[in-house]
Amino acid sequence: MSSQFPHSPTSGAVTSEEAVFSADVAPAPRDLEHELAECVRSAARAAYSIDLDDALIRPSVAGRGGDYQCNVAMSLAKRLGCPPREVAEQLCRHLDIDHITEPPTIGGPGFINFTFRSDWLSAYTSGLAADERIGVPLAADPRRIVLDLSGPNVAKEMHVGHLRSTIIGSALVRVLRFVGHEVTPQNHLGDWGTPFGMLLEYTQELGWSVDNPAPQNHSISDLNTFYQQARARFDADPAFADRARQRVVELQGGDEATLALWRAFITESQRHFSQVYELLGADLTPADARGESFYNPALPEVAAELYRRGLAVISDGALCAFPPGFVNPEGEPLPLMVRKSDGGYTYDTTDLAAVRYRVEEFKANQLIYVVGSEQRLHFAMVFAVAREAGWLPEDIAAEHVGFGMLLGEDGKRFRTRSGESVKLIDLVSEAVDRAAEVIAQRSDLPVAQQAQVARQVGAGAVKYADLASDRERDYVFSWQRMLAMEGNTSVYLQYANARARSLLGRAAEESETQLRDALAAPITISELAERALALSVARFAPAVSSTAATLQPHRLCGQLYEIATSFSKFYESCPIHSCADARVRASRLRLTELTSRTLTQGLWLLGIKAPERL
RNA sequence: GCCCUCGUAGCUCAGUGGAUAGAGCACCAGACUUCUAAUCUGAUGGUCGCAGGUUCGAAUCCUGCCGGGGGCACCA
Repeated sequence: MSSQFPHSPTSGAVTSEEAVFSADVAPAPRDLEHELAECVRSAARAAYSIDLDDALIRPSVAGRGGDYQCNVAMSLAKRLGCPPREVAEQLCRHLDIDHITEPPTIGGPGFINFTFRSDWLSAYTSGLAADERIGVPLAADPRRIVLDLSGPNVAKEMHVGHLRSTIIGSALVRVLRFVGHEVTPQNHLGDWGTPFGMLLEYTQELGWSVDNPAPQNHSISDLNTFYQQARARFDADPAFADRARQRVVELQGGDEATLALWRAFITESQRHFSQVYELLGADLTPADARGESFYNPALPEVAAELYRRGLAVISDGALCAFPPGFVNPEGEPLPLMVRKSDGGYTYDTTDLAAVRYRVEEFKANQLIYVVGSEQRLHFAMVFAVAREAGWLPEDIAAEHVGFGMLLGEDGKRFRTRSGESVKLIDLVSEAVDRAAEVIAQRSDLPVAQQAQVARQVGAGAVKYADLASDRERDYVFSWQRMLAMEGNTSVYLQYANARARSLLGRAAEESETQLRDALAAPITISELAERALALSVARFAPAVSSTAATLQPHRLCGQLYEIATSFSKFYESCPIHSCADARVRASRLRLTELTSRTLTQGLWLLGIKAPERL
């Protein structure tokens, strides 16, 4: 895992993880809402002897004037039995806030409007600029989290169906680590189930064997084709289907001939996964992979224990747990199938074993599963049974972080079984190619560097498109949208950052010394565009905290986009190099450096590179 | 049938019980001899699926309905 800080500030401060956790670092600036909320709480205590649990501080509605508003007067009015405007006035009289804001104003039925004093906001922004974490606090309750993500199937090429879990999961790993949690990613490879039986049976029919392990002469895309053919046989030929199921039993029973072939598939597949992760910029390595096979030895034990304790019973020949509250279409209890009637195990059992392992071996106190929303019922049942069994104690959180399905542009489900899916490697390659075209047209970078930037822009576009909207929603797969190079896209953020770096680079060319002095100078906010930019950057920290708390990366995307738009406006209206006033120039340079650092850090948290130049 | 989820501008999407619901794309009109125009400025564009309810206040919470998607016993 690389450092949590992608980019050393030009100020010369050395970024390192140790620095973050050492005690002699100045405390990070508290976030703006907390500052205001604290004042309002004090006022409520002084005026009414009331302890507010929420001071209802919100960013102001645009055009209403003010930076933040307090909505608490209306809710207090009823409790106190007097008009909300009077409550607002009373609160204002007791507000000790003059050092932070201009005198608050009261609007509408009792909104209290706050506008930060320029000198205070200037000092606050300077504080952010001096803070390596840009104000992002460390979690008060650092947890040990095991996060399940990606989960591709061995012997199949990764396709768009693996995209979301990989991208969302990787981003969450980074965000959670950044706020101070200990996160263990787990790539739960599909290396053990019925599809595998199909493939083993089929390739054996083709003459592959232990002595002639053909996979050495085949690439992953051959395996993919074989898998599709095997699937067709499986669906069409019941006898083949039975033999394939039997293969799974042999595999799970440890049959050496079957295992040998299986291992060859794994090796080939790992190579392919690493290639895709590299291209995508996901930090997953083979060390993070524990496939379904890993849990195989534990499966009989899991089944036996559930049976012994009466938590699972034989039903239609299969061993099933029936957690309360789950019913099938007939209204009968719905089983979690612990062992099939043919003796094989399904992912129900594997996931139970994984829960147990993650709690016992990793000592996790939170489990996160970044898996498609269609698995909601499955995880609800797994968690329910694991709780019953005591493998998942009440004080350990387990959360299924679901995400919407992939839809085709016709709005229909993106089918993968028939083999019509887009390969992930092709997807990213095309994104990179398209980025390269634009770069070739616009960039004056040397050709060698263009290729690298194209990879960063192309992969970023694919990832950002996925991360920028609420993961719960279905996701329409669209080349055009994924690869759009304008609007709310990663390249817009990268472009804004490159412009910022360009300003700093130019300043450095003129005088390294002056730049260094500028980056230590106080930030002074006077122009509207400076003010808007400072506020945007100040809201980076709450956006990160909120993303970590809700596991919704689109919140961070939204804030980064706001920062980038604020910066673009600032860039247009606040010239730096033609600015005669040296102090203003220094302030703007430092604000630019802070912005760039924030964008770079934010993109890094999303797993997206921020090139110096485009 | 039951459960989950979504429904906001032509399209793609934000929106933490709070004021006149916001962006991007597309379309239209402007701004490059000027720090990277992959940019910026402006205009157009809304029965927040429908109907009730709770509330001083609802896109947001509750109920019902309509519509889309998903899930519901030996695939994962």
